[in-house]
Amino acid sequence: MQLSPLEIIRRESLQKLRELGINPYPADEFKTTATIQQITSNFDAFKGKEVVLAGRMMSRRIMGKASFAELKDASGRMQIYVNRDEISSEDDPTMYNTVFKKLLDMGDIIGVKGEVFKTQVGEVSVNVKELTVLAKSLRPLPVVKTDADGKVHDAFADNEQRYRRRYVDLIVNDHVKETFIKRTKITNSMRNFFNDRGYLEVETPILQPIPGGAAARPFMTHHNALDMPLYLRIANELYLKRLIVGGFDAVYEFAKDFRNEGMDRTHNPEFTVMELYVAYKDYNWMMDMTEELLEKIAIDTNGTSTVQIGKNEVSFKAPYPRVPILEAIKIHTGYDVAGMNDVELREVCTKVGIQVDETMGVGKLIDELFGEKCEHLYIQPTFITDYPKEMSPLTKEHRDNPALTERFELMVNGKELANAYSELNDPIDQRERFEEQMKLSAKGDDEAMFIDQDFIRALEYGMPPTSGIGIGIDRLVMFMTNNASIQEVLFFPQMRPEKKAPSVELNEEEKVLLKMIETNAPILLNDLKEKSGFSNKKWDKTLKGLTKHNLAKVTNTDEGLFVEVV
RNA sequence: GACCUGGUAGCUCAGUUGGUAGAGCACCUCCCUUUUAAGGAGGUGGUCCUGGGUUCGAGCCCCAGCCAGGUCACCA
Repeated sequence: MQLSPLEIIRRESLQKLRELGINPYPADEFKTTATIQQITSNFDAFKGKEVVLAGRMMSRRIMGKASFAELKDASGRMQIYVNRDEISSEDDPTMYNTVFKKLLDMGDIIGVKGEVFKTQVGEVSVNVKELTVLAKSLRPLPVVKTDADGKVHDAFADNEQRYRRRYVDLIVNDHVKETFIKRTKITNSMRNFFNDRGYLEVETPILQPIPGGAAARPFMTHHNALDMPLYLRIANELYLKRLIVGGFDAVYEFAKDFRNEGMDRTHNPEFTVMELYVAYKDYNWMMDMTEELLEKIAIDTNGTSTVQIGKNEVSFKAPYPRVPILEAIKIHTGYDVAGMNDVELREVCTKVGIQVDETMGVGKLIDELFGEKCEHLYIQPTFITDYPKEMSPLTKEHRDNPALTERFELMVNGKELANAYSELNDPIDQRERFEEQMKLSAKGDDEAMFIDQDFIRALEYGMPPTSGIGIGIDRLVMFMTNNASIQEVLFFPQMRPEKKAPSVELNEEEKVLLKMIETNAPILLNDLKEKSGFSNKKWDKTLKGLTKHNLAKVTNTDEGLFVEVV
C-alpha cells in the first residue's frame, strides 16, 4: 500500500507514542462525567467544576507553552485549553512538548480531565489537567474551518467522497449529522403516534417467493437448501393484510423495500416505506389520521408545522384540501374527462401536448394527464382522491362510482408522499383485478405480474373492511430536512464500487524495460527509448515508473543522459 | 439508456496559445502562556481519473473507458 507523506508521519507518531509507553489504542473504559452540549448550554452550573470529556480533536492552535484545541463529541464542539505546566511539568514536559504538540494530530480521539472556565474572549473552555490518548487517527481529515461570521471555508463538499466516506462526512459536516438525527426523530414520532393508539409494530418477510403488492422489477436471489428462487420484497402490503385477516386490528411496519430500477436523486434501490393497515376504517378516516400525523411529525421534528422545502414554505397544519383527480384535471387542463373512453382521452392528451401510444389504457392516460399537468402544482399538502379503477388493482371500488376507486395520494411540494386505499377485501373481485393486470402486462410488458394465490385464499377467509397507507419515509425525511436528494437522507446510498488501488508491482512494460536496462546499462536515454519501441507516452510512464520504484536512474553527463540500474 | 458538466497535493481550488505543475488551508522545522478561519519565519508534499493517439513536447488537443453530479427518458 502506498502511503501519503501525511500518513507516514502519523504512523511514525504512532510508533513514538508506543516507545514512550503510551498505548495509542487502550482497552480501558474511559468514564466521562459530562457531554460538551451539557457544559456549553449550562455554563453557570459547570463553572469551576472538574469534568471528564472524551472526543475527537478537530483543530489545534499552539502558542508556545499553551495551546487551544477544539474537542468534538457526539453532542457538539467545545474548546479546550492545554497548558504545559498543567498537563506536565517544567522538569518533564514530555506530555505537552512531545505528546500533545508533536505526536497528536487533528482527528485523534482523546480524553481530557479539567476545569470548566471562560477565556478572556468569553469562550467556554476546559482547562486541561490530564490528557489521555484514546485512539490515534492515521488518516488526515479534511480541514474545514468556520470563520467568525459562521461562513464555512474549504468545506468537504464533493458528493462522491461524502457518500463513499460517510463517516468523514459526519465528522466534519455537522449539519449532516443533524439530518440523520431528524430522521430518527421522524420515525420515533410516528412510532409514538401509532403505539399510543395501540397499533402493533410487526415484521414481515423481506425474502418473498412472490414479489407482490406493487408493480416493480424485483431483485432476485436463490435459496440453496430449498433450491428455489426468492425475491427481495418490492412491498409488504399483502403480508400486512394477511395479518388483518388473522385478527389484528391495526398493524404497521417500517419496511425496507427493494426495486431493481433506475437511480436518481429521488430513487435508491433500497428505500424505506411505512405501511399501516387499520381494520374497520375507510380512506376518509385515513385522510383525517394522515393530516394529524404529519402535523405532529413536523412539530416533533422542527418545532413548527411550517417547513421550508427548497423555495417553498409548506404548512403541514391540518386539515389538507381533498381534490378528486378528475376535478384536478378539469381545473388545470380545462377538460372534463369523466366518463371518457380511451379514444377520447387520447385526443385530450394530444391536445394538451402529451405523447400517447396505443398500449395506454384509460387509467394510464388519466395518470399521464395528472402527472404532467397537475401534480407539480400541489405544493401545499393536498389529498388527490378517487383514482380510476384500472390503476388501482388492490383498491376497493368507489362507493358512488364503479369506474373509480377509494384511493388517495398525498401530494406535497409537487411530489407524491403517501398512497392509501380503502382496501379491496372482496376475494372474487381481487382475483379478477389480478387477472386484468396480467392481461395488461401481457400486452407488451416483459414483467408479468404474479397472482399471489395464498393472498387470495386469505381474503376468502374474510378480511374486515380496512384502510391502509404507505408513506415514503425517505421522501418524508427529505421534506422535513429540506434536502433535495435521497442520498442526503440515507447514511450509505448505493454507489458503484470504487476503483481498486493500483498495484505496487511492476507492469509488463516496466519489466521489459528494466531487463533492457540491466543488459545494456549504462545506455543513452534516447537509444534506450528507440530500442524499447514504446510510444512517447508509454515510454515516459514506464521510465518514470521504474525511477519511482527506485530501480533505475537517469544521470546527466557531458555525453548526454544515461540510464542505469540502481 | 441519452445528453451536459466535472475528476490536478490530505481538503478547497487556480492552471494563459500545448513549453520546467501552482495558491490557501493542512503537514514538517523554528518563535510565541487566554487564542479562535490565531499570528510570524522557513520548508516538504503530485499516478494532473485510466488506457491509447497526435506532437520535438500534453494537465491542456483527439479517441476509448471509469467514477460522480445534473437534465431527460424508463419505472410505483
